[in-house]
Amino acid sequence: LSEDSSVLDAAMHWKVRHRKGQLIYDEGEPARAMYRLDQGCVRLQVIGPEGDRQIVAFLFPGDHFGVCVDTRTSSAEAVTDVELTRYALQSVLDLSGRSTEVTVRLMKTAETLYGDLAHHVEQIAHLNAPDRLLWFLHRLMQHAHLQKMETIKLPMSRRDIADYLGLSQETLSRVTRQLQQAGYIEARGPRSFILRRLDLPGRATASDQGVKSAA
Amino acid sequence: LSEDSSVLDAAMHWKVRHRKGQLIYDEGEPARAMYRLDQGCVRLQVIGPEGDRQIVAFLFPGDHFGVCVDTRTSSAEAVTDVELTRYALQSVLDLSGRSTEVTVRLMKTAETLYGDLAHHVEQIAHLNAPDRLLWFLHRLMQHAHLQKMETIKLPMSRRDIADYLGLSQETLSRVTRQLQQAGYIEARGPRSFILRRLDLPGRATASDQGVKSAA
DNA sequence: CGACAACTTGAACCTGATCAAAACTTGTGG
DNA sequence: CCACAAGTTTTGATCAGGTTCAAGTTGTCG
Repeated sequence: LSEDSSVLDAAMHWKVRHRKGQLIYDEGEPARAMYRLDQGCVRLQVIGPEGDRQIVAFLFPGDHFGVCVDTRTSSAEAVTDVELTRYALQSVLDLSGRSTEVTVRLMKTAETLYGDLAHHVEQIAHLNAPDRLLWFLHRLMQHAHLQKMETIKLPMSRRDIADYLGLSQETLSRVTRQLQQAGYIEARGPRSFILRRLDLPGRATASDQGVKSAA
Repeated sequence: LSEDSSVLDAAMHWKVRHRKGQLIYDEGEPARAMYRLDQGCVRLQVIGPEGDRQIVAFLFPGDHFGVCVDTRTSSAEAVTDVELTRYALQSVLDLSGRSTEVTVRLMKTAETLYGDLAHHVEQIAHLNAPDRLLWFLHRLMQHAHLQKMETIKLPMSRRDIADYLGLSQETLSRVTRQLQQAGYIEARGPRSFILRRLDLPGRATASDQGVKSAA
């Protein structure tokens, strides 16, 4: 599955691996390469002045990341053991000088990431805890690599999910239980879930009541 | 000041104007152009499923925006009357095929926007209301076009600021008063402020206490 | 000056954070 | 295979910060 034909493959590239938890690049570093994730899961994150971590994206096989010509604005870490294709930045730039297709591709990657983050902010700012978790699980489901199976295997820790959703670990834990009791999700082992009800609740719909009545 | 020489000026471009409050482009539209802001202030925003607005960026003269080759992932609206330079997308793409410099420039624009938003999420998720407002004012100060004057003239409404910081209007109003009483800011008319103390408080520093003691 | 929008203030409520402790995993070496 | 230690997740009780709703005030523009 990792052998997608990418327009970037004309650029200089090679495979690299990282262990679970390892830093791929750090915020503030000069960018020398960009990547495609072939296997595993990667998180993009920033660390606030007080040491608070905010995860801004989870990436899955097929996703490109680290598209950057200057200084890294976020750091990337391996959530699981990962396998990536690393493209030399200069080589990619040269290539984009010859083919508009490459330029377009790079920009689309950046756009997608930006659009996702924009909506991510919106969700964090306006959704309550249970809705955030549901929204997160639904987004995971939409990812191509998961569509076939109805059971979601989460590669990331609870801590990671909490830092992604802007919740404390404790609240995330409680909310998970509430959603189970309300029949939204069903546990299948410690990091696997089945989504039972696929309706994303509006702020004050029947579903909202369902969660509350379970509390 | 609006006549910066931009590498993009080799592309087809012309001036356009928009009235205060007008939509420049909407989320979901196909992108046909990108822009440089010459005069005024623009906001980028998304609207959530329940109608909640989240402002993801404020833009000022000299900033480029709308760099997009596909579908708009956020909408852009004029905060004040604005004057912009509109660049035809196709023309910019052609240009980037000839000069890597243009490509690099476009990517840098996108990167900056992404980095800002990443930190924006972090602030919203981890800072309390007074600190968010201070952070916002400090960021405004850093903007080149304001550096000379010590009085900050805010072009946007309270509502806009609240929607940017993920606060309710009411909380923003209260917090503004508290910061004034604590000597952080001083009002100079309804939309103008002077920043008195330039120390950005860590989560639990003296400054934090200062705010609290005023409450 | 009047009407409408923007902004402020007040009081009650409620969600999610915090701190502390218990339960559960995971990995390691005997 | 079990025991132990380190890490992760859960649970409980308490509390504070921010939202909400409603009414007041100020500002702006005809």
